[in-house]
Amino acid sequence: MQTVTECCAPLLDEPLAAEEANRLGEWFGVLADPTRLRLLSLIAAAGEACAACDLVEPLGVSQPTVSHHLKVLRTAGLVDSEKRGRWVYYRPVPERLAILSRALGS
Amino acid sequence: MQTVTECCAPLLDEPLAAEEANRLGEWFGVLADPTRLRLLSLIAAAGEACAACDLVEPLGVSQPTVSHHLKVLRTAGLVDSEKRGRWVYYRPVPERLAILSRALGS
DNA sequence: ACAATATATTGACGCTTGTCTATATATATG
DNA sequence: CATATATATAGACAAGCGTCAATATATTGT
Repeated sequence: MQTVTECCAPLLDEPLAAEEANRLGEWFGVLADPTRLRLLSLIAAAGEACAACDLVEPLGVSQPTVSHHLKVLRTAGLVDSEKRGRWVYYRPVPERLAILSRALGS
Repeated sequence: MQTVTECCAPLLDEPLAAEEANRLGEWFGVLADPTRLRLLSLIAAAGEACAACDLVEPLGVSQPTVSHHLKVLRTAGLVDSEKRGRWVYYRPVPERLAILSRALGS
């Protein structure tokens, strides 16, 4: 999972090189889990969200599971986090999703 | 994996319902494998491709593996297939990718 | 009918992943 | 300082997935 801002010509235009396919596959893998999609969606809709306060209860999974998924999202660069006191606040990084959106063609 | 043409308001606009998240997650799961991405990309770039003729050799995986992935792509509605004689030809269904692209926001 | 070829299916194997409980770490408050 | 609370980590477990070799099915050509 690298830190790049651009990746991969649109899927449908030209054959993906093996390495690009690996990178894209990793990113889509991050989006391939319903719990992670709901986390990302909750964070984005709220603009900013605190892990325990806002995210554990509505998802119906345990706190460590939420923590795990937030780490995956953060590592993928899809969310940003900032610690304020006892809490960690998460914010979306929509540019990252835009890269994937573009790779899908439109 | 249902046959719908529309799905899911943009991820970032409002919290995803559990069921929508499941559906989106399945779709992104189909795109989460490098071999599948390359298959889709090869098919789309060529406009049409025959499984053994065009797809087995450039990917460097076995014929059953290609067959398996093509089935996954077809079940997801991302490619169409047509049997002509001994061969099966595959074509992209870009509208499906467009749905996912829109779900990612842009 | 037979041989050759394209594709699909089966069953097995190892690896990854999502989840949990238990525990550790950090920060605020009494 | 002690307690409560927010978050992260470790370890375990089951389920799913990608791959392959072997085999089955289908279609063409001789």
